[in-house]
Amino acid sequence: MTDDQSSTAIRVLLAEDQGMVREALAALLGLEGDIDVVAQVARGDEVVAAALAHDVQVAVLDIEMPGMTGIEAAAALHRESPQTKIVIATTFGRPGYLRRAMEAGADAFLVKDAPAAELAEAVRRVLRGERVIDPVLAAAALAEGANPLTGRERDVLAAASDGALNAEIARRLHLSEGTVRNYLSMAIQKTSARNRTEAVRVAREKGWL
Amino acid sequence: MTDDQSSTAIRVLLAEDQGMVREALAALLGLEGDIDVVAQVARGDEVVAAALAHDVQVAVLDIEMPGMTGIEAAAALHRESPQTKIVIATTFGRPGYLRRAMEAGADAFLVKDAPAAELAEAVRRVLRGERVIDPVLAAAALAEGANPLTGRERDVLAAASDGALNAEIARRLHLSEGTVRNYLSMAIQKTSARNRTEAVRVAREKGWL
DNA sequence: CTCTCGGCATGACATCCGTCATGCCGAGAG
DNA sequence: CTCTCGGCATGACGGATGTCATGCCGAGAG
Repeated sequence: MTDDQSSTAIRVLLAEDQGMVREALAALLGLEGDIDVVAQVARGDEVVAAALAHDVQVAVLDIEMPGMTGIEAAAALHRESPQTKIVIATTFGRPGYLRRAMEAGADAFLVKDAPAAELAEAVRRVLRGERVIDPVLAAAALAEGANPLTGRERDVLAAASDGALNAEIARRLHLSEGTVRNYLSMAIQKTSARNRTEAVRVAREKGWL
Repeated sequence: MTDDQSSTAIRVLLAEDQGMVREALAALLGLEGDIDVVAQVARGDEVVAAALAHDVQVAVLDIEMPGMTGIEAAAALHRESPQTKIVIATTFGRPGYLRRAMEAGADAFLVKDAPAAELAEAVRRVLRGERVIDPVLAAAALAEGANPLTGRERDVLAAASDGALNAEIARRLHLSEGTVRNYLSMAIQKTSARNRTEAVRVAREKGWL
């Protein structure tokens, strides 16, 4: 943002949809003498263009954003600019999110519960080529194993999450109602839930949905 | 935090459970020459004690926190220290939240989607005795009317929100299963939903739950 | 070639959910 | 006193949900 930083400062992009939080994080990082927030975006689908336009070295991405999730934006950025380091900073430390983020090319995964100092430190460490992950969360991700839901099971479970009736889900996804019931039944079993509502909750907590 | 501020700076407390966000907001407010963040807490139930211990003039409270919600903390603080101004800064601009916050004694209600500058400005304005509310949100709160759910309907709907079976809810709340079904049926009708899942979603969006 | 897997479907059936009718009780207001 | 409201309950019943059996198809691996 400011041009009076040292030319060796790390050029950082911040992607976070809540304006107040994003600007506060930019202010916080701005206090670091070696970090320069050169771009801020509020939508996932603006990440790549902004990163390229500002010659960004480290992108700090929230996950839940409009336009594209932070994980999707990470994958896109990794494809377009493989040398750009990616830090995911998210509200929920869900194991499935961690797994997907790392698969998408992220170099660090932070939870917003952590002290603010960890964000600046992660920015410096990823630039040095390090990986930054909470060991407890890493263990949970490894213990959970891969997401057991097939693509279609996920689609149907996601469609059911807001209270949609089977008949409506069937219409929406161009399936028969019986097929919807089958997919939901499988999703309920794979999440060890008792019904769809519980299955949604479990899948979300694990970052499977 | 720092003691080298002018003695006329506004003494502010920040309550926010996410460490990174809280410290970033403190850093942001710390850049204002007339604002001094003298206390930070991560739990709603720590608000009152910290506000009194630090002679706080303005308390900035998130809503969703462990130990006590920001709205409950606002009510408690308003009772213990009526001259302390209260700013609610929340992720979701739910009409029911606004209503409840103002009833609890809040002087301002901000949504985190807003630009960061609005937070410092709200702090200054409430200290001058002003009320700060987004007019669109205020209109929505007035249009929604009061929460139509009775206390028991709310209890039962909340208990149903994570997928609990009626039999389990009945056990948990010491009711008969038929009564649970009745309360849920009423909640479903009052929220104009088609089933419990939708009723939960609607009630949450309106801040009724 | 066979086997596995994901996607899709039909059909049967038990259980759960949601609605409605009905009614009792206590508290508070008029 | 009556009326209203919230809390609670029983009972009947139709519809939605969830489970399971079964089977077809295409794609990919061995």
